[in-house]
Amino acid sequence: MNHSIFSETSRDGRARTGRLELPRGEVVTPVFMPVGTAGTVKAIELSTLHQTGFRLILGNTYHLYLRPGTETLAAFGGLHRFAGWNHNILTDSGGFQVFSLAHMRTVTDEGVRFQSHLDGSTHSLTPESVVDIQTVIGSDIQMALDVCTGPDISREEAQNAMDITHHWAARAVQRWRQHGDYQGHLFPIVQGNFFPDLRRQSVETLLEHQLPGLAIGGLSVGEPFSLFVDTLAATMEHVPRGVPRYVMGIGTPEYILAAIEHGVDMFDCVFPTRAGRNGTLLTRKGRINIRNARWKREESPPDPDLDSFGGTSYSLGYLHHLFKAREMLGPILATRHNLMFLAWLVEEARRAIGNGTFEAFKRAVLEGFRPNGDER
RNA sequence: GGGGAGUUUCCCGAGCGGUCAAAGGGGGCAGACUGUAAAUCUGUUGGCUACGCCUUCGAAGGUUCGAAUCCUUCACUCCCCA
Repeated sequence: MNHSIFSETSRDGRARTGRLELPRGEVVTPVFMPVGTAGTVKAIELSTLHQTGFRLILGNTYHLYLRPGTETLAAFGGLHRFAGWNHNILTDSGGFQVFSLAHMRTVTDEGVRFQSHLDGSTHSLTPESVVDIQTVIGSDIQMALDVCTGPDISREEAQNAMDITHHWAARAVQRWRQHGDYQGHLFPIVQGNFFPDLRRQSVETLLEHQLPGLAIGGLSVGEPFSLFVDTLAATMEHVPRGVPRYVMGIGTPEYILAAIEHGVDMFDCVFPTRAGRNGTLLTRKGRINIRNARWKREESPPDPDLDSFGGTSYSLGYLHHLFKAREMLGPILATRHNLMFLAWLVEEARRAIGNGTFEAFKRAVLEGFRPNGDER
């Protein structure tokens, strides 16, 4: 694939806006993608996501392979029809599960052997089978199987994980090219842990495949924020402008803004949805824990300038009550609000980049947004 | 009228001489959450001049080196028989 799916539309420092041409429609970048691991973005209907402007969401190969399984997905003609979503889907390869379910798998050069977290049964995933599964899913963007690593490992371990990731990427590319009718794109995943030279080597190696985009993995896995930023910067400087860049697994405002600042185009995270389900709301004035007694009689909505709920202005006091009463509407509304907040954040970031005022915008947002301060 | 069971820290409820400021659950208060094994998990929940002291297991009195735990009386609650 030689024509680029990405076109840059404006630039402000290293930050940029752009357009991504995908099989099921164009997406403007930077873009935040909600995570829908098991074929659903938890606690929100896809129709609501669509209404609120989302056109690209995630699914997960490992989870969908275990349940409902490829036969069911094939019978439905893929995940889009199965779930009722006509827009783009990006699927993660299962590489993150190689990392997060480390105690129930073994990695070999051939692939990875898993014990299902559902019933303990043993399964194998290889770079090739993961491409095949994502092709059945019908992913608009699929990811190559990788080996994600966390902080505080040795250089040898990092090197080894990266080498396997590279080998697997090459095999994934080969298999992907064999799926003639399939329109989805394949992104390989940069690894290299927190070693700048490995990161560079990983970028350069993966770029040789001339794939439509590049994902940056192995970040936001427990490292300090400054190490995240430094490693991201050390990775991004080797990525050419024509290539769309996707940083996997970031989703708090400070991480998102740092990523955009360094020229990242796409990012996803479970944070806004999971935090929402667990009672944390993102607002322009900071994170708030809606279960806290202080909100009991608060009549204002989570963010007065943001229409989180499609015209209804639910008060903090009501949301507080829903969470205290463990009513399911609480997590539903909080999920919706947090996703709306991030949609607002990246939309404003795009606008600021277009105006050449990204730096000021970022400062203003972070000023009000104190991650753990509840400064309201 | 007769017989029996009971009263525990915000609630329910264990405890039956010391290791009990008192299990467990609920509720309360707070924290975490970053390519989702998460509508989950964690901490805390009598007071204080705080590595020790004070108050607390219906009330009062007693036995004992020592009582939520044993005895006496009282108050209240519930059950069964009349």
